[in-house]
Amino acid sequence: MKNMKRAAKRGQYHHGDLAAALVDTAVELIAERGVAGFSLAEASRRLGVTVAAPYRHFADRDALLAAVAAKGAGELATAVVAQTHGLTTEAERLAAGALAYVRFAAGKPALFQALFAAGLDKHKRPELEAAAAPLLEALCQPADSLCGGVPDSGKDLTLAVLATCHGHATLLLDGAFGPGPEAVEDAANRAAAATRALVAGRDALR
Amino acid sequence: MKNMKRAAKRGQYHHGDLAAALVDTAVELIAERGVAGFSLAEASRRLGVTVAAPYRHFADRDALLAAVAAKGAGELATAVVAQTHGLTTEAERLAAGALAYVRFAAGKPALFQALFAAGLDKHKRPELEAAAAPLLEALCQPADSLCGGVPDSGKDLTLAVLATCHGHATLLLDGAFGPGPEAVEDAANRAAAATRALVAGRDALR
DNA sequence: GTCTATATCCCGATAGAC
DNA sequence: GTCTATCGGGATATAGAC
Repeated sequence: MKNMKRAAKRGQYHHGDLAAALVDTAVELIAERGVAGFSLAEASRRLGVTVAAPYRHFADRDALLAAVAAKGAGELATAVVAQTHGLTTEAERLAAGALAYVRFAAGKPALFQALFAAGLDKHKRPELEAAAAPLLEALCQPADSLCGGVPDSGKDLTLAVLATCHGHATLLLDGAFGPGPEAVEDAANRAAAATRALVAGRDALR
Repeated sequence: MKNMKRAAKRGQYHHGDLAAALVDTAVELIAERGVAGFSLAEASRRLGVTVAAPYRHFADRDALLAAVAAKGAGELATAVVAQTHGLTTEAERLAAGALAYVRFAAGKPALFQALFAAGLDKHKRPELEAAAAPLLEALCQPADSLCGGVPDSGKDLTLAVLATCHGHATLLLDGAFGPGPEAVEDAANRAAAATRALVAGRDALR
């Protein structure tokens, strides 16, 4: 009775698609308090639902977290792929991917953190690897093209670019590039530039 | 009376240097359960001390966490600096620093995670920036040397190398390079190789 | 500087009714 | 598919004694 108000305010998820609603609410919550501060109980409260209800849709807290992470992996891959379209050189496609990667981390930190900072056993959640596969592929294709003959060198370049993007993204979220939207573009541009440098100096990879 | 056993087993920190003991125990705990799973209560229990005792030495949970992070920053800087000594070329000094960075993250994950994955406001903890300064300097010096004339390009290279190291380190801790010590050396070598590539292609930075 | 004791709050998860 | 009710556990933090 008392929590009916909240449910009404927030849009009556009762008997709707609670699973999806929980994912959305989890994203909100993580954005506000970080992954560690997220709880099933609080998410339930926000949706005007009992703490028992989520267990009909997710085995436990980590399962919901994994669903958020999978959504993040999909959206990140989509964002990167979208940016790499319509560019002429392979190097520029990689650089554009780097830009998109860092911007995504800054724009949807909750999804990014669920994917990377939630401490989920990715080995035990093959869905996540599957959701992340398109991202790998989007970077792998230009890299392979650039590295033509040499075996494995496409993979080496892909991994180097990915790690560089990831480093810029995580340092950015950690505040190492300073505050504000200006820091986001700075970090993104640096990641893109570093990607170009990796491409230019790729003979030194392995 | 019941917890006297544990205190005896673990070495009677009573009336010793509790502050330092708390830092050590926090490191143990974080190594076992991750940053999120760390609590003042559990640390107190392990030391055979009341939950109230730590508050004589640290304002709250985050203050102890910050002390661990500061220790991590210091040790990381030391490890990187140590590796860069005695090498002839500037490029190799940077590459060796990258090696050390990734190995540190893998070898002392608790310290590394306290420093980067604890969600501490580094802006509000200037001690941390101070503790990390030697690290920046260790990378900056060879980078400046390499980039000679061009203004700011030393800093650009330093940041690119740092982000690349960080990306490899965090992906490694996330399991992206697979399990085991073999993965550690793989990631470390890749970070070093990427650093050499960044140096080789540094004209593309900015 | 540490302990006793306690207040206060939150969480995950489950059983059983509807 | 959701609710009621509850068990069992753990956390932070403080007040006051010694």
